[in-house]
Amino acid sequence: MNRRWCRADFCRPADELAPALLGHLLVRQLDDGARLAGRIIETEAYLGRTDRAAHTFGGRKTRRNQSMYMRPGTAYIYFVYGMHHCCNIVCGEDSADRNPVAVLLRAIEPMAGAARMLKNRGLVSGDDPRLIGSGPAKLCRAFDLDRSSDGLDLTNNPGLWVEEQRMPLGPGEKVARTPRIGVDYAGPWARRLLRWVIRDHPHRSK
DNA sequence: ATGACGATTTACT
DNA sequence: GTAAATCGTCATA
Repeated sequence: MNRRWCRADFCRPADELAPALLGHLLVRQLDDGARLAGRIIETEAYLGRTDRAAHTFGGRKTRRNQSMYMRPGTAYIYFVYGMHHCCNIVCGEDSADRNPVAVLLRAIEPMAGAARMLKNRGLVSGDDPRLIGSGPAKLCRAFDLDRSSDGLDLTNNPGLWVEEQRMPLGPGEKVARTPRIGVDYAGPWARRLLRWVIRDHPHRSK
């Protein structure tokens, strides 16, 4: 088994962690024994107080986003559009008055437990596996992540963590950088290049 | 107490 | 390409 990411791995700026996560493994151990794993294909950085697209813009601290103010390595999982969840990893400085920043996980490629992920997604064997994790809400459903997992410490819990990969990017795999998705309301911040994706990967979001 | 809206997905024309 | 689904959250009052 490969190394589990620790606190220090998450203690860096969001626009540094987001590309660094690509190719590494998000692992989920369910209560019933099922083990799920997905290779991280696509991420976005949310830069905190100054970032108009971030839930913590202007230093807002609400019931929903309180996990953003917890230690680097905390999962920030929120409910949106009345039916979907999205999963972030809190990062940045490990201090009391830290800027509340995080990385949104936008796509994974199933690497273990694909059959179970299909089931979690309401799909059936034979459906295109690219439907499993090619979007932030899709991957949450595949991994059975909802608000009950909000605030989890990824460095110290039995159900969810990031696993180091020796060669996160294969030969020939390139990283592309683009504006973030679905934040058109954020003015100039919507145009910042804060989304990273393994170029042309079949499991990227659409 | 109220109303507008969303870091999306899916189905449909 | 467009639109519906669907409800917790947040700002305002």
